[in-house]
Amino acid sequence: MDKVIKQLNPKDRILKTVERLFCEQGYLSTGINQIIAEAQVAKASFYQHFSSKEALILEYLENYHNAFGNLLKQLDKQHQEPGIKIEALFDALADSVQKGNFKGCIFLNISAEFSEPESKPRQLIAQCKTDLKEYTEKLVLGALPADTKPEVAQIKATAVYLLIEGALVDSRIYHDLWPFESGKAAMRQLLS
Amino acid sequence: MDKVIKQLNPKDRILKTVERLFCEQGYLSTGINQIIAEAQVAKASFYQHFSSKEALILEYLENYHNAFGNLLKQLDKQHQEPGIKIEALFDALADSVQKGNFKGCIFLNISAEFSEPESKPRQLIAQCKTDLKEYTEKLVLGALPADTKPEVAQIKATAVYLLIEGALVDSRIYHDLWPFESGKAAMRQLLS
DNA sequence: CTTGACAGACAGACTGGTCTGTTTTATATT
DNA sequence: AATATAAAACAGACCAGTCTGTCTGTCAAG
Repeated sequence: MDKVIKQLNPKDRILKTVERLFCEQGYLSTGINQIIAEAQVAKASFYQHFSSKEALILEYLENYHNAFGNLLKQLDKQHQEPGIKIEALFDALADSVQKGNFKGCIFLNISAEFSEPESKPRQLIAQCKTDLKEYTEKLVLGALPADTKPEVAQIKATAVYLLIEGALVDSRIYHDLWPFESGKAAMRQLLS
Repeated sequence: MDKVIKQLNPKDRILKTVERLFCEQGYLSTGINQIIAEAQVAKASFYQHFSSKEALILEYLENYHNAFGNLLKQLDKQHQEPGIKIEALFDALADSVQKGNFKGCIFLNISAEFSEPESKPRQLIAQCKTDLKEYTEKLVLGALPADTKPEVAQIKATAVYLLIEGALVDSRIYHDLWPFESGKAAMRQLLS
């Protein structure tokens, strides 16, 4: 097992480790000492790569933001019809929540740990959410019948985004996937 | 100011103080020392009333749960038509979010600070959410046209609840009330 | 004279972060 | 190919401060 993790360089070992720890325990409950212990990295090495714990989470969030952007792009390529793409988006999010043991949305969880709205982590998280919102709304607007009134279309588009947000939070609260199933059913209602 | 707060007994001073602090800073970031300092209570007095910090948040959550239940009951009394009641529910939640300086839903925030799903705080929070869900669904089912198919009605009822959850989270993320406005517009779409 | 609140020292563990000094690793030059 | 050198990672002691929780002893009111 040592060998497996030690194939990566120290910095990547740290990032790989916090990917798990921040998801499982959150940011505040995860200490530097635990991180370096599980990443099998010396403390001095940690501070050679990250100037502080906050710098670490910022880099972690940026990586996550990129990965999420790539996921959306990849998802977008795999299908053609907007309606199918939305279904795929719901499925992908539900899948990731399930694989993450129903911890919900890491962005939302971490955002809740920072009280200052203008802090960099929260600004970054807001950007991620805006990306998701714009992508979702673009898909919904494309999937609606052409004769839909613009005002109604916009309402429905934002509604689907809010359904996703609700599903993300509540899948954590209830430790279950029903919010995604219900959200998907509601999305279909709105699109029909 | 001292006199104002000292009109309450120590225990209530503590509860009143954490009501503010847990909302502003969250649970983990709020230490016992800060609590007793701002409540103007001796540490020994604190531990005479609460066996631990966790016991404190449990009592706090229980109080909050009751208050929330009362809010729903009061809201229910104020109007007759289910449709109006739902509007009032959105307005009340939006109002409380705005008054709380866009901290979002305290239940959701605190839930994010506990990683163990089976912990008592999270169980209590899940109960609060179930109350809200059942109340919302009851109203929606009552507000829908009588000829609505039961399956469709149930989908729409849960959808409105998810819209509320999404609005609660995103009002914090975006520090704005638009999620409630959008959620309400979507809710009207679903009910029409 | 009992009860509850007071102040505040104290314990022990943990926090993020710094620092010293050693060992490994990789590159560059002979 | 062997050696010199520089960079990076190592272990872990250490610092100042914070955390929850305990304890001792005083004081005031009913």
